Amino acid sequence: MTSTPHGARARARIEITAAIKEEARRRLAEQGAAELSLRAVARTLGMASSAIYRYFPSRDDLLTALIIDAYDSLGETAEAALKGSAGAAPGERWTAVCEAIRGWALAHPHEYALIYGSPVPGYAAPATTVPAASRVGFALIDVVRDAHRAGELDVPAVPADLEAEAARMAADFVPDLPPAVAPACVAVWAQLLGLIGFEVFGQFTRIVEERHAFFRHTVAGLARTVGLRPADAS
Amino acid sequence: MTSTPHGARARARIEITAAIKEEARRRLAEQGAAELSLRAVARTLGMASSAIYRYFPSRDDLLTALIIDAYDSLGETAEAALKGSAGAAPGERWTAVCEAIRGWALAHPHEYALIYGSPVPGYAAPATTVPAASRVGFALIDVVRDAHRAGELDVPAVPADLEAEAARMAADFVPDLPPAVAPACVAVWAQLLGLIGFEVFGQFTRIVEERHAFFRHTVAGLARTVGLRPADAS
DNA sequence: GCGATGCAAGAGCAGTGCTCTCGTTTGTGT
DNA sequence: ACACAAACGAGAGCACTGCTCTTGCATCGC
Repeated sequence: MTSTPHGARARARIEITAAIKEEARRRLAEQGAAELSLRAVARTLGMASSAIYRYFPSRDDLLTALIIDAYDSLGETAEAALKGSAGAAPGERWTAVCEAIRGWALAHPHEYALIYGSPVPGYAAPATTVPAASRVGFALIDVVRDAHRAGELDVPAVPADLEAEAARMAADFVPDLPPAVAPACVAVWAQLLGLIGFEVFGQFTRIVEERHAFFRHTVAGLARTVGLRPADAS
Repeated sequence: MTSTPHGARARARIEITAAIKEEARRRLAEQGAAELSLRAVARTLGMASSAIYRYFPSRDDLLTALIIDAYDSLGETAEAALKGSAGAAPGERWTAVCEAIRGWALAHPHEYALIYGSPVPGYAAPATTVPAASRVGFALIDVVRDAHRAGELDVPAVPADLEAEAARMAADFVPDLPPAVAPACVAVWAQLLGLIGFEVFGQFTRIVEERHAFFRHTVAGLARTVGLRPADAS
């Protein structure tokens, strides 16, 4: 019955594990994933570099842990914006959630690069990241669901060659919504994160200056794509 | 007057430079930027690792050269699709260019990651990459310009707080088009590359199956966002 | 022909991820 | 209470990296 790890040993283990992650996250935030060194983390923690491997079997495993944390942090931010805008019109909630996501990305560029940038190692993200990764998408979907319940959702059209795919998508993660909105949700999700990525990764340098206004306007267009009626008359 | 590099010396120099880039590009294509090692390139080229530094002062400089090449390769692909669809309806040209970009990205995932993924080193892309990087965007703009000349462009609306920005954008790179289309072009450009990035980087795993049909449908929606009338009745 | 320059090679530095071994500490079953 | 097993920390070491410096050689302009 060691499944319940009582004892000071186990307590120390989770404490040290947390300390390693914390220090790694600090270095990640200010240097980026490529410069994250296990030895450097061990050094500032006052332990031998080989000791780290008792807690994370490889550098990639540490990165995976940080990836999950980043997904969760972003997901929490999105969900907080969702809760904070409860009761407002769907169009306003949409921009609230989108702006929260953008704000997190701008505040945590390296974390954002870690989860939505190019996959660092030989990619193939472990399946353990899926639940944390889907929180953002579900926050966006919640706004759409809200609008649908209020009868304020203009269900988009779907071409014939996508009907089966739309049905499959809807059955997988929005069984309570019309199938036609599923592809639109996925598309808008990808476009939104791609848009934010461009801003975070500096592609807008010397191209977009009024980035906040530009983002609001673009996000209103995305809202229309999923069938929402955006708040501001853009 | 050594601006015209005559002599066998200079000829050997550009040949070796090209050989280094070629071998580096090969390794990049099959391993990714993170695994690209100067020593490995030198090894397979039969030269000492220190000799590489006569041609590229640092690893980042080699990467920058590869970045420019990737931008140019993608830009050429987009421009070829533009020329190949000359005469067709704007909506069809739009999907042709978009599909060409997507095809290139799927065929060269590591190159795509290099230019549109997270910036590898301490980012801040050198100004020398700008001309090559803008070719894709201009290919997309050309379709819009084509539609505008044919009187088939539905100029989108722009909110008041973006009017000045739209005018500045338009003056910078589309002085012959109505200012209101400039922000839409930039937004659609970012969203398109973001969408492709999600597919290339594996974010669509277990989410989108019929990726080609999904892409075509989404791209038709992007066309509408810039004021084009898409070809297929989606 | 002769200096000046460009170039290749080797050694070397500091750093990395990761493995292995060796005592030591801690927890557990008898 | 004792003994055994598991977990642990530290150190040495391997193979690798980007990059620098020095040394000798080939090439170029004059």
